[in-house]
Amino acid sequence: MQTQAEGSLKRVFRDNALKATPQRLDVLKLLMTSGEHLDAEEIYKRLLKKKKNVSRATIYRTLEVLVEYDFVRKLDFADGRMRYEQNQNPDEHHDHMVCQVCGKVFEFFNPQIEALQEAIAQEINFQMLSHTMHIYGICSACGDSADPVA
Amino acid sequence: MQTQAEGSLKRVFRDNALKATPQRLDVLKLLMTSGEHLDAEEIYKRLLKKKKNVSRATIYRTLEVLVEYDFVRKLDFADGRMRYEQNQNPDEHHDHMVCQVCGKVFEFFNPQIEALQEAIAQEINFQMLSHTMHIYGICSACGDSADPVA
DNA sequence: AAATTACATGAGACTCATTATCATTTGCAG
DNA sequence: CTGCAAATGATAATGAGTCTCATGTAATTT
Ligand SMILES: [Mn+2]
Ligand SMILES: [Mn+2]
Ligand SMILES: [Zn+2]
Ligand SMILES: [Zn+2]
Repeated sequence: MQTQAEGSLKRVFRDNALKATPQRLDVLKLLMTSGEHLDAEEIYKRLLKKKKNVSRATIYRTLEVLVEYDFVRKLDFADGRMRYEQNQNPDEHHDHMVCQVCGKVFEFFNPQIEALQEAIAQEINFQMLSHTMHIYGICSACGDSADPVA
Repeated sequence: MQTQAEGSLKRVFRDNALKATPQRLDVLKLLMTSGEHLDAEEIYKRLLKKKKNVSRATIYRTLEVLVEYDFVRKLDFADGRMRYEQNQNPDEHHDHMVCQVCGKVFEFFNPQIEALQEAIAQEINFQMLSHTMHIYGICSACGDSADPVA
């Protein structure tokens, strides 16, 4: 059985003289099924645990092409390493809240904010290509309990 | 002549058993007068050019304490190094648009967006401590001309 | 004004995420 | 099947930022 994304990857790659290697499929499948916001090292470790044959260098190179072809989004939560998440629907996007206690990531999308961003850019004739919005703080679980994350 | 910020720094530092060294004053003054969003290396090079006596390690350590005491804000434009800007008024803040062609940074503040962010966090009982919002794209100067930045 | 001392600095070693190099392997078109 | 461009793996290199430690100095105390 082959997932939708895998088929899409093979097609897109073939059309661009790129190879659909097992490593690329493995990385993509991991991000698709986990649904998490993972860093390169975590992806590497999880694939090793699954007895997948892959190197760190390939992880980085693979993530680069997956981002380039819009299969994956690269996120910067300002803690020294990049995170990656699946990008099922490149037309949509969402922003993130990050709990600084437990590290949990919450996603949100607010059309009003999106519209305001567009308007602000317009005002100075700035052509917006992308934007990031990260809210940092303490999630409800960590805020409620004196013993967070437990 | 001594600037407002320098006096404030001396006072705050004295109250916290920290020393108002020439290096700290130099870094702060540079950020205050330039008004730019500079990375550590750029600050280092500019101070060297001014014949100021300072090391890279001290630049990093100094920026750390200046951020800690709210004299400076640390920014992450997701290009591999942190930027620093003066933080004259810690009560206010602003967000940034970054031109991916010329690197120029534009500042903005939108109270509606701020309010919406608060509301979104509230919805899931997330205690917002800080947030970043960066708009990336092409500035009017770079967009208009075929020969940008020129 | 000199002594004291805790904090700060400078030089350079070190860490760690990410990138580059290059010999070897492999996907896949023909 | 074969040929070969593209991809991988091992590992060296890079670069931002941090750490160590001997030395220096701001600020306080005599
Ligand atoms: Mn997400
Ligand atoms: Mn700014
Ligand atoms: Zn939490
Ligand atoms: Zn520009």
